[in-house]
Amino acid sequence: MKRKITLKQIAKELDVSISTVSKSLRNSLEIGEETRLKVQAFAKFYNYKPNNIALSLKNRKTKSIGIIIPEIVHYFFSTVINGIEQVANENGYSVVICLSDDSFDKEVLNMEMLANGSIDGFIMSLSKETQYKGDFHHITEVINQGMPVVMFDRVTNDILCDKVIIDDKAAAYEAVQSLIDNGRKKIALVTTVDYVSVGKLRTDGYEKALLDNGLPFNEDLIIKIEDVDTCEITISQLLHDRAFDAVFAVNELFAVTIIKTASKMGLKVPEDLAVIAFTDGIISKYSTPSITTVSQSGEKMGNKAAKMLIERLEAEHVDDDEENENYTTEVIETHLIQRESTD
Amino acid sequence: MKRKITLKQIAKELDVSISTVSKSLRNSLEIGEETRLKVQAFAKFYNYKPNNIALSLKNRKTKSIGIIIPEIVHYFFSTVINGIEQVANENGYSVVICLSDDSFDKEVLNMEMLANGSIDGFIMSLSKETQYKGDFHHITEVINQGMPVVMFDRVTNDILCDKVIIDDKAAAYEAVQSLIDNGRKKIALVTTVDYVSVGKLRTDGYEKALLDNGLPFNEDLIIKIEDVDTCEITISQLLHDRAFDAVFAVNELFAVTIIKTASKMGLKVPEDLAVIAFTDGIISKYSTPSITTVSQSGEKMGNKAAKMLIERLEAEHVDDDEENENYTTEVIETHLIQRESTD
DNA sequence: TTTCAACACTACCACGTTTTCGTAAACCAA
DNA sequence: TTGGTTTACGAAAACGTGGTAGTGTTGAAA
Repeated sequence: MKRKITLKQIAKELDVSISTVSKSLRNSLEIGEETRLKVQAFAKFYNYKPNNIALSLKNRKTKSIGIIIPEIVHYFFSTVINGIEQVANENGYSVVICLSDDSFDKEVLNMEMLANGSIDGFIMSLSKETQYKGDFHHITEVINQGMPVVMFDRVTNDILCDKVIIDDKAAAYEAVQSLIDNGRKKIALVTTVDYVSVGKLRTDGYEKALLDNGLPFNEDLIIKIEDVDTCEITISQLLHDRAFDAVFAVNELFAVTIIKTASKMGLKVPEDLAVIAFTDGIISKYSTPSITTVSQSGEKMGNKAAKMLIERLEAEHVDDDEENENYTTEVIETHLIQRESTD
Repeated sequence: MKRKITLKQIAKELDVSISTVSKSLRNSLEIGEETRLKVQAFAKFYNYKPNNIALSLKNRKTKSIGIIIPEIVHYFFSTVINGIEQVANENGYSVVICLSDDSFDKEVLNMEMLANGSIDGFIMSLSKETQYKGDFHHITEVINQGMPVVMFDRVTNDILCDKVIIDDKAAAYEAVQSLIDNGRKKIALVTTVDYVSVGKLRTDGYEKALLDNGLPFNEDLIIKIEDVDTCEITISQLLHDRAFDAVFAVNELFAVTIIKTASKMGLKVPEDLAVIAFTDGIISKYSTPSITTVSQSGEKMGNKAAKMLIERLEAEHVDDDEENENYTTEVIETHLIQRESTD
């Protein structure tokens, strides 16, 4: 078990100074060829690699970016990570991931932990609790310290920073419109509780689509679900009354539960009940029937978010004083993926 | 935009030495109460937090662990990460994630990148390509440098280190046995190509269960699939011939594809065809019919792996010279989750 | 012989922290 | 006053790196 070799050890071994070694390895012309080659050979033999920590300390750059997301066991979020990681890796960055578990405290803790030098910038999606509380001091603080933050998907207007989102409202509108186009009249919306920003926006799109088509906007058809487990009961009741002939669910878990419930009750999808879900994921694809979804390319979001962050990081390098904080909000386009749950 | 404050700045501001500040903040009795409180108040006001990078350099500990997995958009792996993250966080560690994309080169690159001081230890699952090549020099190298490695799920006997696995053979045996118990005679095995270690083991368990029950082991019933896309064609052909009445699939993607194919052909699951899948995931749960699976608790694996790594990290602290490398291999228990795809 | 440039390398500083050692001042006992 | 102890703090090294500035030697031109 040999510890990693350092410049100092090489220097000692070859009886030259540390700086000579350093310069030799960087091929500086200051160093004579003989010495240079000797050092390089030695370094290669002992597999010298500069210590990242020391470099980070010196350069005040860690070349790693922090990701904070509510949970990782979630198709959408893992695709986003995938997207971030791709771009990060291409640019020589590593990725540090922390999970907030949808808890405000954990989000704050994780941010503080990473903000103390561990990373160069953040990419994050807000936890439910944070959105509920509306307390973003931990984020502003980080930003004030000059650490760039890019938010995605679950964002807030209360924070000025780069953002990557999809046009939730427009996408919801499109989905509901397609249901209407297929002759559906009573379209239910199955959504989460309001404080999750995206839930609100999708509801808005749903409402607008109905009104634009002269259909009544009926509060009773908006089913707010906090917990997936309660979904089945609520749904079966409404299905029993045949209260609707189509469902727009804000996520695929709701959608698949609805389909399963409907099937149990002898209803046919899509004949008796058409279903569209937000967030294209693995469940929709493999459900029976497979579910028509609004694609929400997590990978693209991740790509974009990483690009924005890295651009800002490298730009900062150049002009440090000039505070040109022209934050942008990037909108990733969505489209409907037609599958078996709609006709 | 104020940069984070440092000890030096505090020292300068209060006109004391850096050491005085450091000691005051650590509540050293060496420092007089007046000075101590003054420093503490000042530090609190400016929200001083020690710089992690500097601490890492000093302590030769980064308090972060590196995870290298083939892909993240994969239910099993994300549950493992979840498990790792839980334990890591509890013990004050962060988690750095790199994806090998099932590529040998990326795996090597990522390891080298992280090994240069960025992390204290690795938790990893081998990429397919690495298993195929059988080249593990990058891992031995890291281990030789004194950096602990814990492997999980896709492991190799060629490396001496701590491991967390499930008893793939026994689990496969149990699954196949349960099919036999239900009166199935012609049980097909749908598996991946051999070089993925777990695929081999599961095949062994399958074979043993058949032989132990006096059933013929028929090579024709072992269907090796490299790509999910080709799965459907292969399967439909065999289903057409009614070559088997039960399927044991080594992952849930295969299983759900088989079920879908069978349904299309008018076969009923489980009446005409019973299906069991390895790797309990989200698809199995929400498939129609839902799929009986061998649970493979990724979370538990992650927990265990993290525990083992951290234990070793903290232990190393104590006895540095004494090389007590009593590596252990932890076996996580599995059990069958009965669902609708079997009777 | 002096001067000056080129060469080959070394010294030193900074990054932020902790820790060991040192020491000045104050106090006390003899 | 002397010697010794305590109190309260400071200086400096160390972790590993990289850049700037500096130093000493050599050889050649003036």
